[in-house]
Amino acid sequence: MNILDKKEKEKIFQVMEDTKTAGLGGLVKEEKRAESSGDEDNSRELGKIPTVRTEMSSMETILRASSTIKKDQEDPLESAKAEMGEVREENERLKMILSRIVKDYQSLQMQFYGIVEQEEAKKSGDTAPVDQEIEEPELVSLSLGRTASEPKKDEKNSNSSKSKEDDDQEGLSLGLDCKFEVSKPASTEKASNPSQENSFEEPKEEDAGETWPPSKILKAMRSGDDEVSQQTHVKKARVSVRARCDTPTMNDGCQWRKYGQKIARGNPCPRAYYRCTVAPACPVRKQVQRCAEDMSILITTYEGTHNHPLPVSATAMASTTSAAACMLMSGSSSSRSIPGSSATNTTSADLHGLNFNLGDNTRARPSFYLPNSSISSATSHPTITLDLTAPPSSSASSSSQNNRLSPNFPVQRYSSTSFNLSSTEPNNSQLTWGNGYLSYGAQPYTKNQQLGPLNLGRQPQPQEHFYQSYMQKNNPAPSQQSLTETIAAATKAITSDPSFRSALAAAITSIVGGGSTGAQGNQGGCENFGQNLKWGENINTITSYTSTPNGNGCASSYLNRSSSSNTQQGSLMILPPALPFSTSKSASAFPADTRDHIN
DNA sequence: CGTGTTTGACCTGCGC
DNA sequence: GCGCAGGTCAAACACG
Repeated sequence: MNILDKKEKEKIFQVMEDTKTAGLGGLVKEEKRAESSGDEDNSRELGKIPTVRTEMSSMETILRASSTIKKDQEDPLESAKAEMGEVREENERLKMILSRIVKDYQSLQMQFYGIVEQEEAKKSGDTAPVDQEIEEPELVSLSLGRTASEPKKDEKNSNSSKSKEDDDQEGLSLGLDCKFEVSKPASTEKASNPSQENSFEEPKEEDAGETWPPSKILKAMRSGDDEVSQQTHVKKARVSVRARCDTPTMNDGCQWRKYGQKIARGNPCPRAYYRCTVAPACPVRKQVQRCAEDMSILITTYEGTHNHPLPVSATAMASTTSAAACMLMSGSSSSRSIPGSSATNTTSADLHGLNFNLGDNTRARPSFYLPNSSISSATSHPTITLDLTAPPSSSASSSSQNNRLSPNFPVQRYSSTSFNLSSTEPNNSQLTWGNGYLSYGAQPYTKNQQLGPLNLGRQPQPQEHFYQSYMQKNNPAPSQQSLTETIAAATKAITSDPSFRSALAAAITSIVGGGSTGAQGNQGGCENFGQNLKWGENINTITSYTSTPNGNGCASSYLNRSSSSNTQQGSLMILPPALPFSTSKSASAFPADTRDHIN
């Protein structure tokens, strides 16, 4: 990536940040600020901000006209009625205007992504030189799980000179890995694996034990390298996603092949084992099982790290799961968080009807439960659960639960960490993942063009918008987009949690330690992860981020960013979900389950 | 015929 | 060491 591209990206980031505000007032404010602070360069370059300004001006005009009309009314009742009508009309106009703004914002994001894509294409055309690792983090790829091999300080030091550049580039990355491992020297890996356009991560995994090798391979590995195999058994982060789904599996964007099925103890529903088939050697696997208590809840557990670029439609899930895995492993490597103890501030978000209540003592809050020793020992798989369901009995108020937030889910069996993204409105939580058809109910798919009336809770979510925009382009399936929104929201919710931030900070500091600059494709772990979150955070902080001298800056910068983001959340307003999720299918239809039960 | 699924057998780790 | 449970393999089968 040349310097010009970097600058261009930073400018785009800045413009997007200017566009991204919490409300119309904020938009106007941002507009004025931009006019007075020389952001004209950005707008001139992108040709988008002027449109926003024009629309802002029109909004102000509308508001002034409205106030004038109000004064002219004499009859109080008539005046009130007329006022209401005017307000409604204004509201509609403002919605339209804001939707256009959002549209422009998405267009900006698309522009930005186009730049990134072009660069990626350039890089992919190259024959993977040694320095490529530095660039690879920009690839859109999924890395679930993480490796926990100890950081190699030598490498950290040797790569520290590149860290600044890496940070910058990774800041633009959509890499979704969540590894803490410090990469091995690029020369050794690349030398042994010269042809790795899509499998650049595999050797690293093998070395670090992140892979999930078949038993045969594992045997071979054992014969060759006991240390590696031992690590393989010890560290396998899993991310379990709970979602209401009336189809056999969630459509998470990846291609899976079923390779086994078992009836797990304590659950009459069989557990299906899937293997990622996007790439032949991809070690990522997932387990799909219905919740015993609530058959409508599908529990999908992801494990492993993709060693190939992912379809964009899969990146949302990947980011969420990797975020969760990152949180989990960071916590397990540092200290156990105490449920609810870290809820020092309140973070609430209402994304398309999916409420995220973070750290709210009075409502459902995400509680991060790091591996219970008994659980971990039983499974050797520290697991985090993302609960995207809303129990019918409004479990959101069950803040007294220690092990989980969803009373219907036996988290103890599957996970030691539970994260609830439950909606407070059951209807909104009826996420239909299966087959990828997630219905907006009465809301058309094009609703995303009317994000104006949507209350995104926090600032407008660039991450969601990005996903939306890009997926509209590349994957017009509404299901994927909806899924992506949800997952992106989940990622944001996860990363907004103070527990997560603290755990992540500790992990990044202690494990990544600023030395994970090998930038081996998806390497960099939480480093990449934190950077990925820039999409959902204040993008303009990339400046401070890129200025960090080493990988530590990643954590600190990201966390600072998150903190500032949280402070902004104090002004959040929670509106009724403007875009509730609803199932388009009967929740009672489980043909596939019936089939499964035969087993 | 190729691809994906099913399913019984097998392997492995863990607790007793 | 034994049994149990989770996880995986691979032949058989189904499907387009």
